[in-house]
Amino acid sequence: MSRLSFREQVLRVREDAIVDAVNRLLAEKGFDLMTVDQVAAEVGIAKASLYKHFPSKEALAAAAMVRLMQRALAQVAQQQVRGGVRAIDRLAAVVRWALTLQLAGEMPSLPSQNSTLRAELLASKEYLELLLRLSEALGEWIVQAQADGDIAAALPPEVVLYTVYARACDPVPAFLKAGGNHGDEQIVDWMLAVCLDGLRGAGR
Amino acid sequence: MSRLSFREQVLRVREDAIVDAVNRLLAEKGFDLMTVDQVAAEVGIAKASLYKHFPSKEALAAAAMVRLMQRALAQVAQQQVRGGVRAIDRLAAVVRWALTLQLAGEMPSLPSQNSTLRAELLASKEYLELLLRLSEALGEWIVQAQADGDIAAALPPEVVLYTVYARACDPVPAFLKAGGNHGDEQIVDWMLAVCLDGLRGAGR
DNA sequence: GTCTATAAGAGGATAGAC
DNA sequence: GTCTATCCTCTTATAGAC
Repeated sequence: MSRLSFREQVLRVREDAIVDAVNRLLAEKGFDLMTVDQVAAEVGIAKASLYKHFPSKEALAAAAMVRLMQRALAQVAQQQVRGGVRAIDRLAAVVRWALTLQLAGEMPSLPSQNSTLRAELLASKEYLELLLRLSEALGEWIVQAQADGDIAAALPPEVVLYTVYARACDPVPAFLKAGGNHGDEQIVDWMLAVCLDGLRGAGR
Repeated sequence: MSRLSFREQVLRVREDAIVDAVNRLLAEKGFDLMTVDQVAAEVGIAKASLYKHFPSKEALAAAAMVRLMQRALAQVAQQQVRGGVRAIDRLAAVVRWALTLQLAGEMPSLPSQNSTLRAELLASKEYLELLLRLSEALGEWIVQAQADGDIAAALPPEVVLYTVYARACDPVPAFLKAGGNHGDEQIVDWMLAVCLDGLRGAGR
């Protein structure tokens, strides 16, 4: 491809390793309890070096969220090419992916209350655009699933979308896993069933 | 009642004001972002005075959680004296109360990840006993509702209980409220319906 | 770009007078 | 028990040598 790309390749790999560590720590302890020192230690470089790649702790979190959005969009794309599948099933597949990711300890979770973090995320063009694309894709499925009778038509799509996002960072799977009485597959199946049945609206 | 209780009365009132402030701040910013300085400022006393009442920030949070458990148990008791009501409806009433509390900005939320906080909570005999009593009461209703066919019998009561607890601090209501397109009553109704329909298990 | 060393400041907790 | 003033640790961020 391009000349001189070797340096860039190395840079990319390094930054990918950083985002990996951030992602893991964000999933394990959340934004507030994650320290930049821990990130540096995990990557195996000095903290000052981290700041050559990312200007702030918030930027680190934003990078992790951008990558999460990219992966979610990849899952969406994978479902979009499947033919003859109901919208609700495409939606279910993506939720299942998110639940599995969470049980694997790889779902970064940000506090919705931290204002500086929110500000930085909302200032990130890249993140916002990916989030918008994801929401639009899911929104289409939601509307279609309502037309199919698989999601209660009385629910505003907005409510359904937020609910789906919330299930991706629901604390219940982690609690059940911590209990040790159930396997990951079983937990995912229960969560998915409860989520979808709730949106369908049961027998009313 | 008792002699010399005036001093104790004053103390009680003061500590109640402290727990009030903690409860509000916990609901607004969460444990990590709440500072002891803010609590002191809100109550209108010096920080050092706070520490005469509670030995640590974690103890402040624990006190707020104890009061929350007491109020939840009061709600449960209120439902238990109602005659001729299905278990699912008693459960629904308590969940409705929790959702309303949350939309009013009075539901304290603790990060499940903070280990020092967890340790202090699990060391609190009072909190643990109240939590156990609450869980047992709700557990009975859950089992009864399963027998009534109002909750899917395939779900372990444990899963249902955790799900109910999780809905009490679900981020979706706050998001919908922030959107400004729906009233509190409407939001509560949707959340409750989605929750209960999910647990019932729809048409399968 | 990587390091060591350090600045700068926030926040939990306490000393000691009253 | 309340206050003011302070301590001390942790954490974000940066300076400056290599």
